[in-house]
Amino acid sequence: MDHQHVKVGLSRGVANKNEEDMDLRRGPWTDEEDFTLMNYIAHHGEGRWNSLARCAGLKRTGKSCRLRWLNYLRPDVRRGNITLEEQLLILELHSRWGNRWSKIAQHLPGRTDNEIKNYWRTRVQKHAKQLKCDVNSKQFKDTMRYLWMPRLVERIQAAAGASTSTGTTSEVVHHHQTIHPNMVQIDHNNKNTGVTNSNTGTASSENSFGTPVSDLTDCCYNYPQVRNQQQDCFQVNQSISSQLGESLISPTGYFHHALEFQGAASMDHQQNTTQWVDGGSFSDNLWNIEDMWFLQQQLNSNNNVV
DNA sequence: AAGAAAGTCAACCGCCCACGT
DNA sequence: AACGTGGGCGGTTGACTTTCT
Repeated sequence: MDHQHVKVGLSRGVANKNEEDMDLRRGPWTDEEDFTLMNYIAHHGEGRWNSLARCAGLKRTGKSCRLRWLNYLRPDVRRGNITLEEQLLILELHSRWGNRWSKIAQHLPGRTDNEIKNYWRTRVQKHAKQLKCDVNSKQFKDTMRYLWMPRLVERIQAAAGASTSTGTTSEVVHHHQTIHPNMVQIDHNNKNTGVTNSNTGTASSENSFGTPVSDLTDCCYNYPQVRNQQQDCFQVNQSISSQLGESLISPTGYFHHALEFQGAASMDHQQNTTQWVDGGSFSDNLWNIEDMWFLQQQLNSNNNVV
């Protein structure tokens, strides 16, 4: 299909005739179009997208211009991989609001709803699929809440601890100022400090210090220790709550389950650590058969209890 | 090395709502 | 109240890239 020039029938047939008949461009934006759009907005501001598109001489729909601006050209758009803190926030907020991407995006400065949506669909849903459960199922939500999120908190704390020792300023401090100063610094052959999984090359993200770290699922096995976690997790959780101005997950329920999950997970983890560390093959697709079995058991038993 | 499969993400679609006339 | 229009939103698509076999 020719993406470059297509007669675009605007939705519901309510667009004016001239626009409907106009030869509108579709597909990827060119540098020239980007420049034109940015230049126009710099002089006239954003909004009134249909007329903006016309006046700027862009053969694009107003919607297309708006999308391009909001998702890509806007100066405060934050590019790069989703940080651990952002992952945690996304999980947290999604558990509250579901697929309200724009609402979630409002709490992640510089991130667009599209980006968050893509992250969710490509990363999170993938793991639901691997666990053979629906991403909206209670089982999967519990796995996120009681397993992944506590692990993420641990990793954030560990990373912050590492940065403290090196004197690096951390976004964790900005976002989670209540994190305990004596953060857990776990040495699993440096895995906790965000050492990249060199041979996967995929799904790696950066933490707040620009150090590459792996995807959220790493946190399932990276840090079996749970010492100090109950306190620390609650504090991070509280911090997010204060950002939102409302209460989040009950700390009691959260951490009770979290500890149960992780206590068992840590035993399983011991067997996997060597592989993880040696091969680095454990970054994103870290669900081997035993892991899958284990998680299924956890999910089932958890489901029975509830 | 090459083709297949999987992952990523920019862009589009269609629905909906708010607002003005 | 009905209609037109602009714009926001979530879902989906498909081109491109990366990884696997």
